[in-house]
Amino acid sequence: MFALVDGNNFYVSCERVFRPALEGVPVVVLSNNDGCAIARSNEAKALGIQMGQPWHEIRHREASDGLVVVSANFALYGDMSDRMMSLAAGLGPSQEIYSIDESFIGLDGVRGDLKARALAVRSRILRWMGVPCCIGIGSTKTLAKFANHVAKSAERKPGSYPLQHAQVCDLSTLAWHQLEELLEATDVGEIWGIGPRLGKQLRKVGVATAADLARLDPATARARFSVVVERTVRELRGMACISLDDLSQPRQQITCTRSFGRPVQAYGPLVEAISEFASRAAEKLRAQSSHAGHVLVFIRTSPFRKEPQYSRSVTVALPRPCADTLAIVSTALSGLQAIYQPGYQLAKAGVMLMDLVAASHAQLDLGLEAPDGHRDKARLMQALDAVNSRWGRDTIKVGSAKIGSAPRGWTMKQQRRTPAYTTDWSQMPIARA
DNA sequence: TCTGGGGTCCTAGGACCC
DNA sequence: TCTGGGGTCCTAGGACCC
Repeated sequence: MFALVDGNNFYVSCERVFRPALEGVPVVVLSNNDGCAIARSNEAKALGIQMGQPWHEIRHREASDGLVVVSANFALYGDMSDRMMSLAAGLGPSQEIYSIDESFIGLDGVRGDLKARALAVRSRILRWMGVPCCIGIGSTKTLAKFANHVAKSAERKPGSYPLQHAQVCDLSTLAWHQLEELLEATDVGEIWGIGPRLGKQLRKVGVATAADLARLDPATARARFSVVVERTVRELRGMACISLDDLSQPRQQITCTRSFGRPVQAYGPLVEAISEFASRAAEKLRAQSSHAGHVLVFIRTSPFRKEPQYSRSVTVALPRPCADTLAIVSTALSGLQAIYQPGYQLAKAGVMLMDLVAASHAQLDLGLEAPDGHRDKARLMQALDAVNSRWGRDTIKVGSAKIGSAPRGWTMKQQRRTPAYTTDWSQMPIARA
């Protein structure tokens, strides 16, 4: 048995904890560069504002509908997330943190009334943090996700599902025909794993609702679609195919990418951007004690603009697996040199670290003690991380001799509200309710 | 004028081997 | 004149997730 605990409109809810005046008001949180909406309050959803909708399309709503817009503050959301996860963990013996605002809880061995227990955890998260959440319970992860969808929809859109399922929905106590009614009322595209493409293909062959999908023959699902769809069908029928990932495994790939506030053509600013992305990625790499084998660099124009398009990527092997910022930056820059073509309005670039292995493992691969030079580098990187963590990002960063006085053309455009955030829990209204 | 930043897994097809 | 079949590994690209 699984539960899924999911913060409602998480980023907006985090903002509201510190700015109670945003309560009851349509609010959206904007991405980096204030490019598009990445979180919406219920009031903003009611205005018809879509996830990912560009800011320029909705800005007139500030005047016409009292829409309030805030720039994203990911440091804040990360801290709030840690706190929510530790409270959610009280629901059962195991936990998989699935995203910044969601975690699956394994409920095996938990006795008593699951729904009552979930309601208690929900109200604790609300009282101790001020963040509302919904909890779905089901015999598989896909059903727990579905239950969560029902819990959220029943609360936000009266009439979509029976009101008794609002906030906490426990499917484990329902008879099959009751579950089937809920699936019947659900578009196939709402099911976890069925995105826009698959949804379209499924509807084309008459699979329109989640109930239709559950009734599909698994072998047919595999033959006509894929093993992913087959697994989803089985999960909807209550056969668990996806297990809880509770040993938070290190990432297999680390990415740092950003859209530019303004298009970039010149090489210099790209060198500066790629150096920064590579440094940031190397930092994340060391934080999880891994070494990388390959570095991928990409640059691209904006697919939204009617201009000559250019999109290239290249993967370059590091001389040997490492977590050394200097080696990773210079490898990334050699990749950039290989793919750069002048004359394009580049909108986005990024660096990915691939072929990650545990740092200890990487040393074993050498078959000998790391030479002194490598140990010195490791100590240098440790010092770099320590200083930057103590005094703030970019206190020490890698310079590139090639840049000189590069124009700062790629700099992000000024955000509406520069988040000035420190982790000060004493400011949290802890016992609000 | 203005369209995020991360991740995962699966599949198809080519290269290569015997 | 006739030109196999099966396995593995790798990579690129697609689809999905939040």
